[in-house]
Amino acid sequence: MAIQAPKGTKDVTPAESYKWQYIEKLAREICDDFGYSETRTPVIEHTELFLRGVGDTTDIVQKEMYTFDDKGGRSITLKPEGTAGAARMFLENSLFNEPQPTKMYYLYCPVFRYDKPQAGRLREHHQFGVEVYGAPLASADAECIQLALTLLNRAGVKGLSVNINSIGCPSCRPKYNDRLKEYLGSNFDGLCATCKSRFEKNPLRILDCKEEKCKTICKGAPTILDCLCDTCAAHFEELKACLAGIDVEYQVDPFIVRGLDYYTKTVFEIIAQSESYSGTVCGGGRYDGLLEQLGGPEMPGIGFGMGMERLLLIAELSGAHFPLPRQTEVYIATMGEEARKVGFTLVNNLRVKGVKAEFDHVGRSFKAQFKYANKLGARFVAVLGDDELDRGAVKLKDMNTSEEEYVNIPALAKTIKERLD
RNA sequence: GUGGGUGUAGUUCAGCGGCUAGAGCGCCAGAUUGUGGCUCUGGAUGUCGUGGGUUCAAAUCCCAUCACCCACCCCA
Repeated sequence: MAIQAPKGTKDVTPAESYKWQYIEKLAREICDDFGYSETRTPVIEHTELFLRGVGDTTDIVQKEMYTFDDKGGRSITLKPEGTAGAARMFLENSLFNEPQPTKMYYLYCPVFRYDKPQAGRLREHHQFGVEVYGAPLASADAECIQLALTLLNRAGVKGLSVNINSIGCPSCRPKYNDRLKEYLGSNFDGLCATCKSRFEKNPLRILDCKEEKCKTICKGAPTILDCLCDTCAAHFEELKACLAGIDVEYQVDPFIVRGLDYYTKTVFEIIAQSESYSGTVCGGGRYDGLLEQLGGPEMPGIGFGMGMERLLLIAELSGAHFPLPRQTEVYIATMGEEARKVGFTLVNNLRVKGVKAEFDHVGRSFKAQFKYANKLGARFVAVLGDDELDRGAVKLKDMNTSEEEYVNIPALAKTIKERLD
């Protein structure tokens, strides 16, 4: 093959797009029920947005962004996540002047990260996510988690678990950072190179390191939950109460820190586990300081991102069934030139009346048209030959029962609809 | 960024120094010149990933390269 799709990208073929459309329809319906409206933002943003929003100590920004200079010399980045762009959109359109909260979602949002691809991890993937601004209460956090769970459940994903944590706010995290640095400092030489560089700027991320030696050191580290200020501790308790109130089972995992620096207070991950798969499908949290950090007003935010390719993969591995697309209702099989002309007019008339009708564009033999109709799963075949032309009718064959009957051409659409019910 | 595996027909794969490179599935056609599914028969499709090397002889061995898959890291 001459040209292949770039590494880490994936085509959706016409035969499988119905699965995507099904998930997208579910997501839209659920968001509508929950009162979220769709937003669409550009695939490219100024690199500056992610440096300030996502955080320049994160792996995403340090080594995974698709960044380039455009012809005007501006540094442009393909978005590596959905929140920063949504926040920029919120500020640029002065949505903070509207009554709050602002509840929005994005769907099939392309996200780019330069990383080694493998199952469920692509360089270009698509996210479904929600963003809520102007809602300080923990019930909003619980609502987001519930929205994500509702979609995952309705998509048929099995083996879900919700893990939550709080990573504090600017008033309590510095204290925790000091305690953490005090603890880690005494083991500094044992840390990996990356963690040594994280030590000054963002020691919290060291807890997230998967290097064995760092993990061992982190085991005895003080946890942030012991250091939360009264506000953050109360928020976390409120979240737990809200989740309990809607029967959402959860686990507290004090080691979740997330890969993005903008998070404050609540962070959460939804993990899917099956025999053949185990991984995060959904991750999110609260980012009360983000808008301010981007030059906007002081206004809280919360949201999550969900990888759609992963969702689809895990749903299928869970044995989920997606409703099949509508099959061809009638195939017009013709014999001879005159019948072809009449047949093409007929197929268009049927479509106008809302019948899913199909017609031969290949020049197959009459017999082959039948075979093809069968392959399409057509419920009926309307036969049009010299006999039928003389009678002004088609011979309509029910492909399930093999029964045939003559139907006058003007009555065909109506007859097919009746038979289908 | 680190480590492992695999590249042969549309697809899943067999062949692992030696005859004209094969099979299942799929595709096309015929058996049935006005009728599908099942069956039978026939057919088409390959720069054996790419480039180089070893050899009388390479899909097969060696080197390089590219792509894909997997694990780690990270993440959705």
